[in-house]
Amino acid sequence: MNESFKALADPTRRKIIKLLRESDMTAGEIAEHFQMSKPSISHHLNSLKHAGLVQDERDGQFIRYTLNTTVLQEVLSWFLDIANTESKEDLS
Amino acid sequence: MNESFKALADPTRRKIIKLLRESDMTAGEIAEHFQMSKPSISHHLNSLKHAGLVQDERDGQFIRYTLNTTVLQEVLSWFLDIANTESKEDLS
DNA sequence: TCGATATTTAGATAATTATCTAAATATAAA
DNA sequence: TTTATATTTAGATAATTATCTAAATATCGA
Repeated sequence: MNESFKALADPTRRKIIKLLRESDMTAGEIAEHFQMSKPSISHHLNSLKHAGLVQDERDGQFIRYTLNTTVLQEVLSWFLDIANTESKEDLS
Repeated sequence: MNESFKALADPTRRKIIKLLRESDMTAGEIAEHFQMSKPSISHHLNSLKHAGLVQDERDGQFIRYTLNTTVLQEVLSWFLDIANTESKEDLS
């Protein structure tokens, strides 16, 4: 889970997550949304993959990336762990 | 919000958040939970403060830290923004 | 097989980050 | 005022990170 937090610390990678939330995409399609070299995008995708937040799959000439929602929800549960007890105190 | 994500990328700082979730604490009390120099803890607290995640208040000889839950919930809402549409898809 | 396209890997570089020790600053008590 | 305690600031250092260019690799079509 530390890897996930680290991966999400970067704004480019957060934007990639949001893009993949909309739909699966190839590396090139993702790269089109950024003013950045392709290798840099590749580096970011590798970081997200290493954190388990995305998965890649060779699709002919392309590599398709998909969001791995279970890992994202793991991180969400960290916040809910804190926020849930928080909302209880709000009630009282 | 980028500052918050960056601050939460570090495990020490996440643990500090959890500690402050339990109760307000002085810098020294926080430091007791870690095998780390006091200045290092101070550096982490400064990072959290800069991100708006915690607040400090001089309490005589001590400095008391409290969790700033509104900023934490801002970050939570980023996840909910993604997770909510996600849970909808789970239903269908 | 060669050429085209997609993408990653490798290497360099500058910036950022996490930890330490020493010193400085703030508050309180003697 | 001096001493004690709490905490931060300053500076150094090593590790990590984000971006680039060049080169390498993988797939496809002619």
